[in-house]
Amino acid sequence: MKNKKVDRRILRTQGLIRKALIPLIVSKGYDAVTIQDVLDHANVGRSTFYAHFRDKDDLLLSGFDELMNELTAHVKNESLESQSKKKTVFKFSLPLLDHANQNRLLFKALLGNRGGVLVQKRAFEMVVELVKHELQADERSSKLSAIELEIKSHFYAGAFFSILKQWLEGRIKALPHELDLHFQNLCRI
Amino acid sequence: MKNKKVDRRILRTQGLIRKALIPLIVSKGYDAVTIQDVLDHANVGRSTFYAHFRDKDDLLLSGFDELMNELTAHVKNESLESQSKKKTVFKFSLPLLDHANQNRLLFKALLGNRGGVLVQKRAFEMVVELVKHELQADERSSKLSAIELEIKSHFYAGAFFSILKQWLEGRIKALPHELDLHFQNLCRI
DNA sequence: TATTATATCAAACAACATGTTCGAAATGTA
DNA sequence: TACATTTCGAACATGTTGTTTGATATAATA
Repeated sequence: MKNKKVDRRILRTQGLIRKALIPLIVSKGYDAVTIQDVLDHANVGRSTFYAHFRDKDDLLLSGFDELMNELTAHVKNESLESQSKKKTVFKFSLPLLDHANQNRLLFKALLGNRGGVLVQKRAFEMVVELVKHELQADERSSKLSAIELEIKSHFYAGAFFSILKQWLEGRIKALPHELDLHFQNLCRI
Repeated sequence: MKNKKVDRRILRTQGLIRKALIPLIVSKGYDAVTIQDVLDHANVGRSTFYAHFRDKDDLLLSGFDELMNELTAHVKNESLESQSKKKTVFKFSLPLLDHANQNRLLFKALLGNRGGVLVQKRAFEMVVELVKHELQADERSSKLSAIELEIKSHFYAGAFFSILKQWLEGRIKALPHELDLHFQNLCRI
């Protein structure tokens, strides 16, 4: 499937640009970050940037998709393991919190107050899908109507996302498994 | 307290500018709205704008504060009335949904996908306060630790806000009281 | 290694947005 | 009416965006 070897320069350049973005988001907030900033910190020419990315949002999302793949892989693996242990309500929670904890800086940059709307939206949609998926797998919820499923999944996804953000901002001090426990306890379906 | 009569021109101008903003947010999204757009649609000179507002965010928030005062007044009134009727978990929900329903376009513009991060944050903080307030008034939750209160309030606020947004986007078709019922049912504390 | 392909670069560019300043004109207030 | 204040519009410096150019550097390949 992936036959074509990519020119090493392309990988190098894209890497430089992507890596330059994160610290800038952390320090200035996504909206305030200018393409010029990225250029300066990545030491890359203006025209080179536009050879690879359409604009700032494109850059952000391109890196984000990568991250998402890692994350979902991690979450699904861990979820399988924890399947047998306890009968928690939502299995995605702990692995996701773990992963967020390990990449705290990145997650805080993307999901925190300084992150952009775009990423927030995409990330939240992912959580909604995770919740929805587990609800459908659950026998108790299997007889939900479409609208009830919609409401329920957004309810729990919103709740989780909200807690996650507060936690990343440092306003909730807890270890991943502690926060997970709190979340699961509040989710008595 | 409010002795000084405000120059009619000021009220007129600020009104024109504020009113011009909302439809622009609806059509382009807040981030894409330019001050020049506002100037054109409000038929107001550039220097006049800066005589009243520091920048775009300032304009947005100035209108928002107004809205919030109305809203909280409405919510608190209605909450008192519904106090006796049923023992719902959260009393703020129905009045807030009602108010949002009556000003649907405005709410959708501010809280929806096209709204800005700033307003979202402020609005969400308001919901958090409402939830926290009711939790503290509830005898069952009175013995919560600070951190538990923090988690719990963000849990339910996030859940509510999430549903509210989906509802405003039209992806959940329901009347205010129906959505409220769904929310209350999911909130079995 | 030599050749070929293509990625990068710097520089310049037009288009646009921002925020400030100015005096003249319009409009409210008393 | 006379005065005070607001508005206007035009110009301005500054900064960002996205495109184009031909020269240069570097990777892939034979």
